[in-house]
Amino acid sequence: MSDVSSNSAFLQQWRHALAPYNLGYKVKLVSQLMYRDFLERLEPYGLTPFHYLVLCCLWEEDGLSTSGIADKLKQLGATLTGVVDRMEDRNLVYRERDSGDRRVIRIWLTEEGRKLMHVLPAIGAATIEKATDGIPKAKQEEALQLLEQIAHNFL
Amino acid sequence: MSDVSSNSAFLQQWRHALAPYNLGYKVKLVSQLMYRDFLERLEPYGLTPFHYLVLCCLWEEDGLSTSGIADKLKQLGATLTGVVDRMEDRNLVYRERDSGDRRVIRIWLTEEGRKLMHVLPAIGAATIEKATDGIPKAKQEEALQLLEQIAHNFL
DNA sequence: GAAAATTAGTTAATATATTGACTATCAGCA
DNA sequence: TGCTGATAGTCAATATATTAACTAATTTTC
Repeated sequence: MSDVSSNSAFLQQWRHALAPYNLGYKVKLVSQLMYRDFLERLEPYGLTPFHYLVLCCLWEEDGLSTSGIADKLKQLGATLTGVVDRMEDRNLVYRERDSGDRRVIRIWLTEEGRKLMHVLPAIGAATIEKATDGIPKAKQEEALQLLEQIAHNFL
Repeated sequence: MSDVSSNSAFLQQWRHALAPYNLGYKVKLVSQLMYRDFLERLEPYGLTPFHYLVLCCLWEEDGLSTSGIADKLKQLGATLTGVVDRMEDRNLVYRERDSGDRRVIRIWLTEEGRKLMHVLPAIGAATIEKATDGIPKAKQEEALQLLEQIAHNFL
């Protein structure tokens, strides 16, 4: 048996773990494709998908701490620092130190950040619609539950 | 009706598009969690998940061009430049200009890069096992097909 | 009630990613 | 044959992400 064909046979055993066939790669790719699509739709507003994630948190509960947002989105605090910096520059939010516990910094929506609540969700929905085009609602629901379970397996 | 409760009602309509409930965020999160887990497992080898993706491509077909790898992984050429730079530093691959078409650069495995074929797939499989723990094989298969279809909707 | 351990947040270094500009090379065609 | 347009790859600027080190403030513990 030649080197090439024995390699093929060997690799074939591991197909489920090899890119571009494996779960990890496919999830990464879908994540990236949805990111690109959403980023393009947000371009006219000068926003990024991450800004949207933070805004969603604050629309639901304004004045969250940095680590409160990090917990909600399962992101690291160090990542939030930069994102919130740019959101402040963009005048979407402002920081205020908590008077009760001066280690804590609370993030508050500006008027502009609050108003976007009436615009951005429809744009996010457009990306989701494009992603799920042709997929029955029941399957979509299953997919969400599976993703939830996978995330749970790591947390 | 108070501002807060009318906001809640408004946002409730868009729940499927809002983080952390929406598809885009959940996919991003799972991608990130699998990345973190795999990165940690690769740490003893001084490799990253992206190195693994490129190695998978080359194990299957050595001497691919930069854009050949980019196509296979749906990545942009500009991203590959940096990744291949670091893989060269790490002595996993080397670049060689194609003699037929001197615009093309081919990427070849080093001996070390080739040998990792016998080690890394099992490590990738471990991350996938952790991710899919408690999920029946049939469901896993469905998930892969759904991800495939979503990716297809963007390509 | 003061030293020790924790917690919140930032900073620095490194590795993806994306866009747009740039160089070198090649292909088509008049 | 030489001009035009397309292609392969890199580079620079910016925005995620991760780890580790650091500051400041709070809690725990004895």
